[in-house]
Amino acid sequence: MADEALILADAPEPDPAGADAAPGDAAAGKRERSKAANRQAILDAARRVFSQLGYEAASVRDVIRGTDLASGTFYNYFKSKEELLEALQDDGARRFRPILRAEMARATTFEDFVTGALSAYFRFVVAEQNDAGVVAAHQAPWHADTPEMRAVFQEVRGAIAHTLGDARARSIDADYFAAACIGIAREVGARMLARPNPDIDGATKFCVAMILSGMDGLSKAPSTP
Amino acid sequence: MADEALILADAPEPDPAGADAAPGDAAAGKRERSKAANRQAILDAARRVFSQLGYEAASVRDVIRGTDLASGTFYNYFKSKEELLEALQDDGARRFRPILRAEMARATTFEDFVTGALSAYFRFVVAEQNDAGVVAAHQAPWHADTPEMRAVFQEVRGAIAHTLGDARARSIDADYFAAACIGIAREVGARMLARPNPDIDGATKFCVAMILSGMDGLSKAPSTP
Amino acid sequence: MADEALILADAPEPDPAGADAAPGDAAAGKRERSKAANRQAILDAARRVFSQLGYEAASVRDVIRGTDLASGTFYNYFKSKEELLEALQDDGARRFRPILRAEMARATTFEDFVTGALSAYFRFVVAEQNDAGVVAAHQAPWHADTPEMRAVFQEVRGAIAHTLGDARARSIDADYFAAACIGIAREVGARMLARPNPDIDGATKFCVAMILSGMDGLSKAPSTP
Amino acid sequence: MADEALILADAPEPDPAGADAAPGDAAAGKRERSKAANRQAILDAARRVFSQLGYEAASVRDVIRGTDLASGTFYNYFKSKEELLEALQDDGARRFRPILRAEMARATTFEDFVTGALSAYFRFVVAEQNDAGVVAAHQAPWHADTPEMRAVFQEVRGAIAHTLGDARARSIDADYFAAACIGIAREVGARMLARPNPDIDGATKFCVAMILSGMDGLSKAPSTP
DNA sequence: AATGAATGAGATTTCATTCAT
DNA sequence: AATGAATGAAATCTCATTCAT
Repeated sequence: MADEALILADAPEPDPAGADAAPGDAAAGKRERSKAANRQAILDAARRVFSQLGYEAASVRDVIRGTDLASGTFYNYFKSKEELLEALQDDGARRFRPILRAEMARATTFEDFVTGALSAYFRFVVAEQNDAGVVAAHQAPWHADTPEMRAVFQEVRGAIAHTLGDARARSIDADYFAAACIGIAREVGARMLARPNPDIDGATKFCVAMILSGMDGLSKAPSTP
Repeated sequence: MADEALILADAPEPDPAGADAAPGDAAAGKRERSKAANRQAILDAARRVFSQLGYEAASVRDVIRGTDLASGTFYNYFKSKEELLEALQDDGARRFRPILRAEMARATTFEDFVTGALSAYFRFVVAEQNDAGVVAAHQAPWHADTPEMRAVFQEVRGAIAHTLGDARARSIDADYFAAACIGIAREVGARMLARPNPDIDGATKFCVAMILSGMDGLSKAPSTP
Repeated sequence: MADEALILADAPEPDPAGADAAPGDAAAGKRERSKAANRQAILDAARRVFSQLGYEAASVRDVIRGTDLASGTFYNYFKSKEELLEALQDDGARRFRPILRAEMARATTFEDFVTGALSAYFRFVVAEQNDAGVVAAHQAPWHADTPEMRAVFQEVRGAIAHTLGDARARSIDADYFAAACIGIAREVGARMLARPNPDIDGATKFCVAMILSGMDGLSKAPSTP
Repeated sequence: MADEALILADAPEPDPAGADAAPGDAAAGKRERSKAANRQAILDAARRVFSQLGYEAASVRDVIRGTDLASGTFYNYFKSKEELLEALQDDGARRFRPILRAEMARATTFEDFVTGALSAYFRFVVAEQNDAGVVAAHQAPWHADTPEMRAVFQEVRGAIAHTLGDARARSIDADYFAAACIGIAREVGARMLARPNPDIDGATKFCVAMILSGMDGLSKAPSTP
């Protein structure tokens, strides 16, 4: 698989917040840093709260209570709860994208890429779940269907669709194939989380085998010949 | 695949609606029937409303407005919107289960079964017009883990586990494989619905190819070699 | 104190329900008995429920749940929740009135009457409290201010006002004096209930002494000479 | 009665309203003041509304409609109507306590104290226009057992207990006697308010006569001879 | 009479957002 | 920018009462 095929064409990270700037920045940067830090604090709290209560059930006050800010301050950073949702999705995608991109850059074959991407995804899923801490009792304990996770799915889907430029896959319905990969990863990921010791490697190998041979099968029996 | 192999041995269908009316009691039967009908009317309205507005955006009022019932009546049937969602998901799973069983009874090979089951599933999904229970992972905040949902999973898993008795499939993790099949069906089904003219046959063929060759690939590359 | 002074002038008890008719009544009386029994069952349940939750907080369904009747049946016996309240007050007064009347008939002096009436009242209060069973956590444990209790107060107030025909008490403001007696009985009764072993005799003696000597003092220093 | 005897030794008044504003912080003080004012506005409205409609009939909306605040604002101050009632009763007791203390400080004899306290109480009650907290046992479903209510009781009881150190009163049950005094004041106060022209002096004289001669009577006829 | 589901007005309560400080 | 109380529209939910069976 050619490198260029795996490198997404879109713009380089603007790294909008510079969230983890080293301490001791110039004084001029302090206000900036504090603004960015507040924004990031809200996003972090939202990640926690939304995965515990769900986007709808969580209130802006629940989110802001997870920071040391006052409720009104929220609106200095986000125009609305909905904008927070979008920003959170962006943030999730933004945090996952470099990981995914590194995998793409590193990978030399499609198998290599799929393996790296799935592994990264499962690691992300496990981390998110741990990040979420205690899960609300009424939620299936394994269902990490947060806004952020959905954004990650979109990212993966984009990468897969992109890589289907691959010769042997030309006849495959990219939309369905990406969906199928997503479906496999999502459900297997959920089962993995349900197990006592989430086995990222095992889940990854399973999905890789299924996806690759599935792709082979599809390219031999094209849906629209 | 032998017929008897696909018929799971567990309990007979619990007659889905109001089975407990006393025989020969016309008046009581009517009251019962009307209760079941009202419940179903709410479920139907919820299905419609949730797929139009999404679960989160829809209010309980939106749902009952979709029936000819009064607002308070909702609470004779469901304690909350959340309980309604679970019932809806359960309802979808419950109504799909007999269809799945019929496919299992009919099918003579695994390919036959997979094809029939997927085709039936996609037809069901189209008929239900994007039923929140069976499909839309991205519409509901979580997948309810209701008895009926589990039953469907177990049914699928059972059929697969039986097949995995085949020589070529001994090394496959049945749990993951069932999850993967469900994931593929779920996500490809959702994509299919998103298209102007849902192409049940195309989606079925795609999934069958992916699942069968995926299974082949898995049996050759065992997860724990 | 002359007997006739102590006998209230109003109509004889119509005994409207005949609640405790002996079993084995004529068949013709059965429907009647059952009607009366249902009514009484509702009143009994209301007594319990109202003293636990308070009149406002208690719903008609709470009351009816305390019987073996259906909710709609309530309205065969009472036009409204408010009518139930009135009936309950009547019932309380009706049950207390014979007791009070017996005291009045028995008593030969005012002291004798006051003693008997207070003793009867405190016994009634203790019984009511026991009848109420577990008291709602948010209520002061000793405050038996049920609709029924208020009716009993009215009864007592009437009797006291009536007996102030007594010679030495002519110059006393009967309204205030009845109120004062009520206040003493009410508050001392509440304190008594708060004690580990409600001492009816002690409370009675205390109140009698206070009321009688209070009356003496009042008759010597009349408020409107 | 010696001055020092009537001044209870316990803790100084907890400054009733918003005492915690930082000194010299005008802006913060204003916000605080406004919060306290709003709380008081709700209490005042509640006092009015509850005495007009009765506690049970009045809704939270009736109360806030009596202020210039918005409906939701109520819940910044009170969790429920019940909590409002308690606060109201507490508020009444809290505002009456200093008045009672002043009487105790001023009075030189027990008669003097009783007269002053009752007169002050009746004046307070008239000014409050039938305050649900201090008076109307029959308006509220129960007597809240708030700290301030208990404090008033203890204050009265303390003054009485001291007096009962007197030779003539050694055998009196101070608890019952305090309760009796409070009961007399409460009920006579309610009757007084019910009259066209509340006659504070008359009510005071009546209660003083009753309490003083009642005490005499009690000391002669000890409760446990 | 008895039943218990349906009704719908209205009560309670939440919460995204605004705004004065 | 930060604060946090106020806002009020809108949601949830209760419940006295009715009514078809």
